[in-house]
Amino acid sequence: MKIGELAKRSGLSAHTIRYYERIGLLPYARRDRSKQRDYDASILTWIEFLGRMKTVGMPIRDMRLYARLREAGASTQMERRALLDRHRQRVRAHVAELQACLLVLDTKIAGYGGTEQRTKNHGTESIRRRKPLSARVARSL
Amino acid sequence: MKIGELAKRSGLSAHTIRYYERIGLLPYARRDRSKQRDYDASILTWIEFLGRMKTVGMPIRDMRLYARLREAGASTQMERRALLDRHRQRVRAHVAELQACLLVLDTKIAGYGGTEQRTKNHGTESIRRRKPLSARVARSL
DNA sequence: CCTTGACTTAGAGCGCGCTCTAACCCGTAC
DNA sequence: GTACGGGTTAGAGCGCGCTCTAAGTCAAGG
Repeated sequence: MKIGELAKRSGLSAHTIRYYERIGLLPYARRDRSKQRDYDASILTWIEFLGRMKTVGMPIRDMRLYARLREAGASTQMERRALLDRHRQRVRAHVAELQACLLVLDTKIAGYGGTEQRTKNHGTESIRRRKPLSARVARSL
Repeated sequence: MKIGELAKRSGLSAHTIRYYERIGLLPYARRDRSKQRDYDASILTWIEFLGRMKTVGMPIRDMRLYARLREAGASTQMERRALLDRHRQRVRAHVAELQACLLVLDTKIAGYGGTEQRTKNHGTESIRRRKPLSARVARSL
């Protein structure tokens, strides 16, 4: 698979794929006779993993570290685990923070009253109907 | 209150406070006889709000819009509400995404097995103990 | 009077994560 | 053979959100 094909399949741009290789997020790909990168489908799994780590806000430098450890072999398993574990803690904390802010936001929005376009309570919400309160709450911004 | 004092109380640096004023996140503060900014304690409420919006990932340009609407008066209430509401949807979606990734991450970490430093399951977790699986899972990264 | 320290401004610089440009090289189809 | 649609490289540029620098003003304390 050449870079264009991989770009299509992975959702990354060819530019980004080359960039990731340069900075060590993707392994150096073998080149064909005309120096073009030739990828194995297995790279997609790795890119998917990178995408997830990106979603959860892991900085590139940590992903690079993980990638290096991975290439260093099985002896680095515990270190890799620890790396993921630390990040997991950060993400959990972040989610908790977001949820706390959402509660405040819900209250504030409720304070604006009116325009009751019922947004269905999907997920983590704890908004219970209340009187508009527009004078008091909306005024306190 | 002068800028240094506000910096201490708000947690922002004086640099950042001036920057926020420049870009329109904070209202233009009145200056005393020697041109120094003099703040009213009420600004802290607004800074707190900005901080929460920042936490939930609202881009500065949206906060600026909100600030402008706010200064434009009560006639913009519905628009402000809508702005917050739209952002709330985005945050909810983001939280859901994070939680989905956390599940995968939990599985992956469990796959590494060993080093059972019991991280207490606070919150959104669904990790149940399992056999190491190190050969299969750890190999699949 | 002079130092100290907090303030003022305009504007440069930074870290992150891409994103794009320029100039070039290949292989295939017509 | 030549046009085309890929690919290659090194490196510049960008949007975000600060963060800091330089050079200067001011007011209070010793």
